[in-house]
Amino acid sequence: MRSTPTISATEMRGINRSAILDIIRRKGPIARSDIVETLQVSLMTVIRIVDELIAEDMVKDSGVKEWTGGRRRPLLEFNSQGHVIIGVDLNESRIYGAVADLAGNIYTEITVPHHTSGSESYELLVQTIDGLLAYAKTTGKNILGIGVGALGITYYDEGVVHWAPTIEWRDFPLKENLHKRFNLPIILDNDVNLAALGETWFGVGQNCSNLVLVIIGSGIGAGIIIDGGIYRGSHLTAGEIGFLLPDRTFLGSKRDGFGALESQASGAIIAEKARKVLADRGSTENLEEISAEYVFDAYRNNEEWAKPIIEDSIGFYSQMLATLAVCFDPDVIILSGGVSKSADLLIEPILKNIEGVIPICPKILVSTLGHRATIMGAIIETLYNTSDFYSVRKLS
Amino acid sequence: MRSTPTISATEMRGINRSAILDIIRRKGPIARSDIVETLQVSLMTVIRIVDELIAEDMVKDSGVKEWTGGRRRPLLEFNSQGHVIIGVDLNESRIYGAVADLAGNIYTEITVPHHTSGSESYELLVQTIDGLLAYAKTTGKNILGIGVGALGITYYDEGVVHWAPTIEWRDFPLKENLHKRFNLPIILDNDVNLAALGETWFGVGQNCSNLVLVIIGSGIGAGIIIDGGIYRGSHLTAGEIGFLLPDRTFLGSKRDGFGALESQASGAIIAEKARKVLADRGSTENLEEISAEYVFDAYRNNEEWAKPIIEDSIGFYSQMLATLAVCFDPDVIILSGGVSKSADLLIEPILKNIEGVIPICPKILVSTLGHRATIMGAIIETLYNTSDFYSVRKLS
DNA sequence: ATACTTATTAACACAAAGTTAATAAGTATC
DNA sequence: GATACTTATTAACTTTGTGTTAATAAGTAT
Repeated sequence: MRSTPTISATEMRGINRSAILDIIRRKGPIARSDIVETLQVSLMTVIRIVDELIAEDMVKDSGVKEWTGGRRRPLLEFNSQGHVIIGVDLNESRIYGAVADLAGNIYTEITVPHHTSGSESYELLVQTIDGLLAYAKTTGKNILGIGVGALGITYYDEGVVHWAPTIEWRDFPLKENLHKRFNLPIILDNDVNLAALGETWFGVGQNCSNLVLVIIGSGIGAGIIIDGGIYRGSHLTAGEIGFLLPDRTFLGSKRDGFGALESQASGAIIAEKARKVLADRGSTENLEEISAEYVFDAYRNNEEWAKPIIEDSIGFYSQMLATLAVCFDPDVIILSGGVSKSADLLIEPILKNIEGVIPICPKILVSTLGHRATIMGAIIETLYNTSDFYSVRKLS
Repeated sequence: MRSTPTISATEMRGINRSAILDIIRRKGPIARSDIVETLQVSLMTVIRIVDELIAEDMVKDSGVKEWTGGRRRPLLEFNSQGHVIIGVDLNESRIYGAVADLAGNIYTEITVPHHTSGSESYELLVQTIDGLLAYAKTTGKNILGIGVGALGITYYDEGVVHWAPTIEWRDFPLKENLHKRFNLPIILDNDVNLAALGETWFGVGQNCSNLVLVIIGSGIGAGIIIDGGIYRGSHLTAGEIGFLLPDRTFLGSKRDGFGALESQASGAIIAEKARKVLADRGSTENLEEISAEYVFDAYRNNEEWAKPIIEDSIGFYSQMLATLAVCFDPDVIILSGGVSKSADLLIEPILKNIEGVIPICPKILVSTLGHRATIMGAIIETLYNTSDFYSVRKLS
């Protein structure tokens, strides 16, 4: 077990600095004396640290002043527009990249289809970043860093993509390579983890300490936030819920790549099931183009053939969410990924299925950030990476 | 989301103090200069804090000196025998209490059968503590506090047993009552949580940051340790894995009290299934006395009737452990409770069932502390409660 | 203009960590 | 047994950072 570190006066200041910056970012515009009350810290400390943050361009005077009976107090705010980051979400089917500021405003975005693998994928990634970087420079703002959310198993701290079967990367030192190429701070993490962090800061998970973000798309995965931070597990595989077992018949049968649950209920499987059913019925449609969304639409229109497919899936999702609720007891479970577009058809029946069956039913919400969530998470991680942030907990 | 607090020099000292005490407890006997290297802190700070800890009787000179080429260095050790705590595990069938020191040595223990409820249960608890306290006083050691691990849902911070159906307690302010009665620091927590913490410090989970302790007895529950601390979830129900759903047929059927999984595979259910089978076969045995252990023994002796019952249970347990592994990716999963006595029959088939089916298979170990685990956890929590302990994490 | 309230600044006190040089307590060697 | 060498401990002082208090500044209401 890792031991808690000792700290010196300098780290003490780092801790206080990050606490104050955090408050300004979340509660701003806010007055200095308001921070004093919120954080139980002396005014001088707030003033000194705020001065430093202003000098570093992380905080600025909002221009607005507030009156509470005496001299007016200027309100401070997080200087979210003073810096930009480049965020990239690397997927098996596309590369989505954006230039965003620290408030999550997106200045430009690109989506590039991605059907290659190996070094070609890397080249495509570099080209995408090149483009974004060129744009970022035109804004004249300070470029804080590049954050990449990658598919597969990523070794976050080493900056290595350990194993991404779909693009055939194995132990690829992405962080090092990108750093050499662009000479900017790089962060690399799993796409689902970043998305969960993104929702915590900018999406429907704001003000939640514990949440789970479930992505149902071509596969099924979850990003887990505990106490406001990404929980990765001891071997960085926490949240690989595509591998949950829907029942005991799945025991003992080894599978490579895909997990048991995602082999039954992913978006890709829903589409595949539909193709089979429609082919059996001699449909004349262009079966290749059928997607999960198409099946949900059919269900919405009461087409009989879609009913068993969707109802089956709802069963799998109900069980999956019950599992997550029982294990993590989060404030909220967020649905994301392609299938969540049809959440209107899912949430009510799921709740009906699990209410009363488990002790506490968390809120189930739909992602508001969608595919941008990963980029939003990259913003936060880049911020953590750029200046020091601490979390202090009194044990009990 | 709770914000990280600001700290002053006093808290800085508290943080460093707890880091140093922690190292001495875990690595002791240890020399001052060794602490300097382990913790990256200056020698003077170590000397000053150690002096304070010695004055407080938390640390003592071991008497042993070490020679590394110059003046000999005295080795320090945690003064685990200078204080005792009273730990009690309140169960639906018994009250188990012990007087133990901070190293986990048990000086005396009592087990009291417990078949009452309501205020009688409370009286029995008070009597048990009375007895332990009398003994504790005879040791002449400092009594640090009383730690109670209670069944049901407990509001740890308020010290209230929210809902314990088997003994009919609802929102019972146990901590307050005990404090009034005994005038000692009281800690109250869920029995499973404390057991998990106990295994982390004194049992097979030593040096694990993330672990799950599963208790299979009259019910099924789990205690979750994340980053060395108890994870309770947002509504204090994390780890209530007795409510996991073995398959989708359990959806939609409300249950009160017992969960779906524990209604299929708890120790009590194993015994009940056996009673039924044996009654059907016209057995002359005293069916009332049959326990899960009896069924496992029969299985070990190749008695045919026991086979389907045990094999079924193994299936449920395999699925449950796979779920925990996928969700939490812990260093280790620890089996505890009555059924774990038969772990020799369980672990291998379980591993066979889940290896290759999930991405990473954690170690599965059997509790070494057994029913004492809860008391051991109470030691640590009492320690946390008595002097301040902090955990500092640099975010990334 | 005056009184009142609140914000800001400056000077100083306090807490705790870090540094450096002097001193102490050993062992090994001659 | 004296001397050299190594490491531990102590004491004095420096540095970093927070906390407090009194003086000053900037407003509004009367």
